[in-house]
Amino acid sequence: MRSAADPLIDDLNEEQREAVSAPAGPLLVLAGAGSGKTRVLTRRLAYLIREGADPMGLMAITFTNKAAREMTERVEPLLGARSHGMWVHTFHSACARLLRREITRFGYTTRFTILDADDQRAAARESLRELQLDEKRFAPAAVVGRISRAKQDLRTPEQERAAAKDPWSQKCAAVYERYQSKLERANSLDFDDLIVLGVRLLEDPEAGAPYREQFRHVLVDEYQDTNHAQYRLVRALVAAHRSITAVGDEDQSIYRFRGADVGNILRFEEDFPDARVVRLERNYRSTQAILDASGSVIGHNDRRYPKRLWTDRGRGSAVVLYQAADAGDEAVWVARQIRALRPEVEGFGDFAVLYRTRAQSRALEEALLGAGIPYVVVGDLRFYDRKEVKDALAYLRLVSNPMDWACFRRAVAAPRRGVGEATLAALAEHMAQTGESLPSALEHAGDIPGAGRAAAPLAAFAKLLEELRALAAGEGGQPAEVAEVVLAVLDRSGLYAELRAEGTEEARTRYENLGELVNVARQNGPQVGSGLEGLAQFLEQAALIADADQVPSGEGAVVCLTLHAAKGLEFPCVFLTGLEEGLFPHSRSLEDAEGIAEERRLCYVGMTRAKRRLFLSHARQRAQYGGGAIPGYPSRFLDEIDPAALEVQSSRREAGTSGMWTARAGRTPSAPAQARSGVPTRPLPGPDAAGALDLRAGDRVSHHRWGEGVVVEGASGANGEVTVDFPAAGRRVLVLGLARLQRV
DNA sequence: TGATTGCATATTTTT
DNA sequence: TATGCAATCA
Repeated sequence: MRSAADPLIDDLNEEQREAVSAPAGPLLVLAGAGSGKTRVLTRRLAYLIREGADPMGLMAITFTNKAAREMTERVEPLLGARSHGMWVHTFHSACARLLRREITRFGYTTRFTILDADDQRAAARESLRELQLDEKRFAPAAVVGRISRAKQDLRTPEQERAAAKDPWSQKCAAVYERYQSKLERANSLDFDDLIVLGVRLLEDPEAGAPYREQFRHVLVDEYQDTNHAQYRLVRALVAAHRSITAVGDEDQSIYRFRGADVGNILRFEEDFPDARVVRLERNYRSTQAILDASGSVIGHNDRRYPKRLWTDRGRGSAVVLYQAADAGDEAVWVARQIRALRPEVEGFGDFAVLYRTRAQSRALEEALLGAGIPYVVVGDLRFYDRKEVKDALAYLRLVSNPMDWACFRRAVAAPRRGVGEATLAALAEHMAQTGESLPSALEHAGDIPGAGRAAAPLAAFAKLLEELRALAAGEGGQPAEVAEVVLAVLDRSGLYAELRAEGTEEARTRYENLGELVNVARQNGPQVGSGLEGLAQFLEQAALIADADQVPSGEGAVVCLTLHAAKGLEFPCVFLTGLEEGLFPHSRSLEDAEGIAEERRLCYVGMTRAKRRLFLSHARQRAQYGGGAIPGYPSRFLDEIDPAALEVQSSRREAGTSGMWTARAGRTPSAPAQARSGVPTRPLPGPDAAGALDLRAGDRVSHHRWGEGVVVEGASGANGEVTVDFPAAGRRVLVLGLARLQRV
């Protein structure tokens, strides 16, 4: 069948070929880090089309817009115009696209808006207030997380209520209910709703049928990161033709907190018993030294397909471990290394500095700035998250979707126009009582009790909105380009005028940001079209942009980013910082074994971003919020690397003497000797350390954080729970397999 | 109604 | 440290 010279296949290795040219049907590609995953995915798309598949019948799903764009761009040169018509989307944008056509059956209009994280929190906060729940006890962010989790598991408010056992959960279910009806009334969806409704559509016997029929082949990237709702979506999509290519790596599943279930990829062969499985273990990215180090870390996880990555690129330089005095020292060291290595690479863009939490970026920024090294921080403040941009977008969203209460609130107060809290409350109350819609209520705001005083400004505002809407819709003329509408909003809302009047440097920047928004609209104009449809399209794009989509490339600047944002990227030189217990693995994930397994995968992801040089670092002391310093103990992940493979460097400086990070006198706790002297070898016993897995009452043990203590209640086995009295920390219950207790 | 001030509080990761 | 929120005043 295959011709002698086949450009889609010839330059691939044997496993890659097998994956690309597998016949239609269920296929699982276990693609190790750096094994040419994207290449396989794009070639397979091209291959299927070449073998006769209709592009309209191909659906490729990724997690980021960037990945989707990359895929489209890489298929194009292989096939030219023949590739047009494929559906290459993120989960969210694919659903949004389907819903723009079908959402009316769920009671929304086609110009629904998509809420961002802030809007979600605001809606949750309002719901909490209405239910008179204390925001201290019910943090809006936590409640949103809870709601989000329910939706990811496809649970409705009613189901959530029925399943709630404790009072807290019951209250959350009530908030969920209210939150949901609030969104529905505002004709808006949150991120999770996009997927939830996508599933409802595709699983519907009638409404879903045409789509189940249309998509003859479905390709899913990063399958290990799918949550339950996404899994169901995929299952529904492939229900008719059963041709699915799932590509992923269970070792790189890092979105459990977002509902991702590694089980989805691990169960693939149960779901599709006739599945073909291809393993890509040849690595084209890193040196053997880097693969060995990362491989031995991830080897400490179970629940994985055993595999061993290999390369023929040679050993390369040893992985370097730096033991810093504190965060400042660590950052300065990173900057120095970058300076020293600069001649060996093409530009500063060849360096990446990774960290677990965003807060860590500050010290690094200071050091890079001080060293005169250009850098960018990924996800620092998204363009679309800037206040002035959000204000402008609020107007646009309101023009597109007049029922969007959250946007109304925002827009009506930017700039201030004499409509305050009291008026808004009266308006909300009126709408809740009468069930009247927002646009309708605005028409006769003067009659609403409590809102009378603001009648004039409200009427003026309603008139402004109506004018903007008429302009966009092109009533009496041509439908307006999106950029035109944006400009009109900036001019007529007073946003431009307000900033111009202010005259400060900051106002100028904001003014320029708004100008940039016009530019973006102008650039995207051809893609999104004009009129109200084009506007809705434009807003959807803006809402679904993610941090990871904005990683700058080839700009000659060091890239600073979280480990999560680094997934899917590669750099010649990588610094992985803050390898300390409690920070990485993070304390919030220490409670259960699966949490730690996920942190370990995150560590693996970070290490495998490196092509040639990998630098690890930890600090003996790290400043917490607001000044105080706490001792930092080397991460257990460092123990999991063969010490002989590490080149250890240690700061001789005492902790807390580096510039701004100076610790307050007397606050410096005395760390145990091993933490002071560093960790060339294993300073702490691993989870399997002999003797510490079987403890009885009366045994004396030592804990890395709380020092010595006496066992009150014994236990044995890795899952055993012991109760220990620590003079320093009181009585604690610890899981033997996790606590790394040492017998004294 | 809207701006200012002072205090409390938080920090994991994000489509 | 930096941000956001609530109380307070103009």
